[in-house]
Amino acid sequence: MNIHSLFEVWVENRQARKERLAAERTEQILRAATRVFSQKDFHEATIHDVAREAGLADGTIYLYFRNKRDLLLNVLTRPYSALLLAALGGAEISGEDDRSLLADILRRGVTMALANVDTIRFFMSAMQEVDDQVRAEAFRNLFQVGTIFEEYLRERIATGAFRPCDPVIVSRAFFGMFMIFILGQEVMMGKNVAPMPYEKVIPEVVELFLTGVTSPKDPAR
Amino acid sequence: MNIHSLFEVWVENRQARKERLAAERTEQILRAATRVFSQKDFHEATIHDVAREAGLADGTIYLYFRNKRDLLLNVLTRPYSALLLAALGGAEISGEDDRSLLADILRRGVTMALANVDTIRFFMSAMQEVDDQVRAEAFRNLFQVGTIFEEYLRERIATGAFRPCDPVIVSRAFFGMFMIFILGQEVMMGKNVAPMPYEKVIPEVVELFLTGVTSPKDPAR
Amino acid sequence: MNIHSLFEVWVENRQARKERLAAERTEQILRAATRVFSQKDFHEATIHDVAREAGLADGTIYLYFRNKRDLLLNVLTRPYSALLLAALGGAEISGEDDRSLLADILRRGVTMALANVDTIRFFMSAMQEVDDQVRAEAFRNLFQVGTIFEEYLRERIATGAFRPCDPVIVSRAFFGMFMIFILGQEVMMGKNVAPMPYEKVIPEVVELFLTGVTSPKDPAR
Amino acid sequence: MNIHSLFEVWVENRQARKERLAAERTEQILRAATRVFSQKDFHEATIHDVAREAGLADGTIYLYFRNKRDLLLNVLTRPYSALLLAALGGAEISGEDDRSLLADILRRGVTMALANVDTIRFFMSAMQEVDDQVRAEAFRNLFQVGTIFEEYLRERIATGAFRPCDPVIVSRAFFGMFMIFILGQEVMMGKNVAPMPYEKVIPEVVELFLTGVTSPKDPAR
DNA sequence: CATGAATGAGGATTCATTCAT
DNA sequence: AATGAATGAATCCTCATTCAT
Repeated sequence: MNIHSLFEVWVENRQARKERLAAERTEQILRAATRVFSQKDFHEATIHDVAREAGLADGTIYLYFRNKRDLLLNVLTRPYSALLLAALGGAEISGEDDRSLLADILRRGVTMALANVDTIRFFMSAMQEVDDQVRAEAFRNLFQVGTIFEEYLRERIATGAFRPCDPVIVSRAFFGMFMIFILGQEVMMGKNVAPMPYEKVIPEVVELFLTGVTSPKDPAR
Repeated sequence: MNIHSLFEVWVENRQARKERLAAERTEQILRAATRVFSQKDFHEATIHDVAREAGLADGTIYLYFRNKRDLLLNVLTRPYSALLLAALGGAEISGEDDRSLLADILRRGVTMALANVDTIRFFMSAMQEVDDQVRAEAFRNLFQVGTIFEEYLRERIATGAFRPCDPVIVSRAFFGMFMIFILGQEVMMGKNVAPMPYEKVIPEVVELFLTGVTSPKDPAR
Repeated sequence: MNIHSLFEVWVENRQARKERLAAERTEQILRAATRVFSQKDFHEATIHDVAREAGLADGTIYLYFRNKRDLLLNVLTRPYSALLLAALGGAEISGEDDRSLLADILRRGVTMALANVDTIRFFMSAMQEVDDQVRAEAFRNLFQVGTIFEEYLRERIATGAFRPCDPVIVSRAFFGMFMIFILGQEVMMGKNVAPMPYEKVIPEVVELFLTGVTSPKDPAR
Repeated sequence: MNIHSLFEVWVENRQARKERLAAERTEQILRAATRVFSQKDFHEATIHDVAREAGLADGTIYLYFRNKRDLLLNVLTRPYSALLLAALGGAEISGEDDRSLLADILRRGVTMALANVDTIRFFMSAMQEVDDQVRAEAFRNLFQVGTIFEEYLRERIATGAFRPCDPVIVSRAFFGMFMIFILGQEVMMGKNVAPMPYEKVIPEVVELFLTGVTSPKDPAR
């Protein structure tokens, strides 16, 4: 290795180091912004709030984001699905019988949702601020999580355990059955309302999902 | 009837008339505010916008609402359920077999939702702005609509057509199965994404609700 | 005069009064802005400065002008020629012999210029800020003053006292001969330089204008 | 020559080299600043603009100039007269008859002015920014050019071709006669106004300068 | 010497709210 | 009761300047 290639390595390192630092700052700001935006509405949160939360000066934000809106867009289109999956605890779907499995998934979902009510609220309110494209991008990220469940459905249908149905629709419907309680009880009503306890909700939802409402004895079946 | 009581009647009329006019003005402003807030975000909509939409001067708004936030609160806690029910076209639940009936309800729901995407978005984003109490009040208004469906469930369970289950939970779950598509496809993603067509979604959801996913041949059943 | 026409008069008065008040405010702000812009550079003068000078709140400025630049444009395109003419003391051009008359005009011009050095500086520096159109408009206002002098030239040419020449060009050239001293000595150099005294400059300029530099004895004449 | 003196020479060279490099950097920055300031107004031009134009980093500017204002001062007090003279093409004043000579000077002046409208505008607007002293210094540099013309006047007066007059005043007046058209038509009005064509202006100005406006037949002469 | 990331003071502008008419 | 002109607090963003590398 001669002096020239050493120099090149050094240049590369400098360059790489710079990029790494910039990426870290960006990440640092995004984390702070997510925290701030989760607590105050976008319009009520000030750049100063974000800067303070990030431990930076106001002006520094603008070295990494064109403006406040741009910052919001970047917060919204971060790969949340990864975070969600992580939060869902790997969410490996396997093993147990369907009833336990589905209940397990829902229980993890509830836990995660409860821990992130602020963020969910932020997402919902921020949607208003941005254009269709960003909204779609953000939402696609979220729906990503659903694909794992679709896979599970496909397998169960293939083995004949589940009847033929559209896995995408059914997967989302399952998600909806559960999400309505999160939205209604946690995101919307807060602590002011006696909610349905999840120990009751989860079995009902699982049963509904597996067997529907129709009575087994129903001749129309 | 002497002159005194005539005077009293007149006073009463004056009083009543005054109150009626005030109520009308209040209603006029609330309607305007709802329209404006549905199109712009709360923070982007100005009092001036609302006043213009209502055909009044800026200052007049403050004769009927303490401040901008108070106006929002009143918009949010208007009896929306009445409007929803009206929009659902009476939503008398009766007659047909369950499959057609449920599909019919969903179809009406889709129609109404599509016609009010702006308002739904407004509701979602406004939730962030207000405190738990107002949020709860607003949401209770919405859930009100659900009671009709709960009633229907109770009847079907009583007749033995549906298996025993918690009507409140199941009612909401049904609502959620459907609402997730409205939220995902209309409110969030806008026109940027090829959505699941509702002609496909509705039968799947109805079937899921009635019979679940489990294969009829499944021995575990 | 019946009650209806009385009402109409009243409405007109209200309307007219409002417009008069608005015009007065506009004028008040323009005066303040002219003063402020004459002392600080456009970019150094703040809206707050202008508002304070006008005895108004910052926000009030924006009720009458779209933004700071718009304020500048309006200051620049005010009918300055009227002010100039007034300042030139009517500038009726008549009576005396040409030498005295021209000297008189120049003397008045010097007086006015000395009293308005700040404004002249402001004009020169502001020109940079605005687009061609506004600049042209502003300058046309100034050149307006020149037309009176052009008229005088035409008359003198007609009587044969002056030789045939283009009155517009010669008028401007005369203005330039004098203005260069104002610009150089007052606007640019300020009090740091021993200037040519105007008692010497004026006769020289008048003589140059009337007879040129060529020696009367020059045979080439 | 021993090793010590060799070292001293080397040190001197180092020193000299350093100074030369510093002077070059200074010059490089001044050139860049002149270009930038000619296109944007002083307040609209940023240090970053200048640095980019000079191919340097922002911070580097501050190694050679105390601050932005200091940079402006140095731009303004560069020896522009040298540049102007160069641009005037040597401007050797000789040979031809007076009419052709003066017309020639004016034609060169027009050409130069047209090529430097941006710079002239910059000068005019920058004058507002700086104190009397700098302004005087800058203007003295410009008037420097006039001395050549004064010399020419003195010679012609001495030969009796021109009548006795103050060469400084007359020189400046001549400059003013011409400059007013440059200022009015190029610097101020831009392309929005039908200007006096210079082919007409120049002969008129020359004639005015040489013979004045008075009719040769005027008995009052 | 040179760099350019970080700083934070400063200013244009908006808009909820008040109050004299 | 209704008006809308006036207010001024609040906030986004720019950019001259500094300083660690």
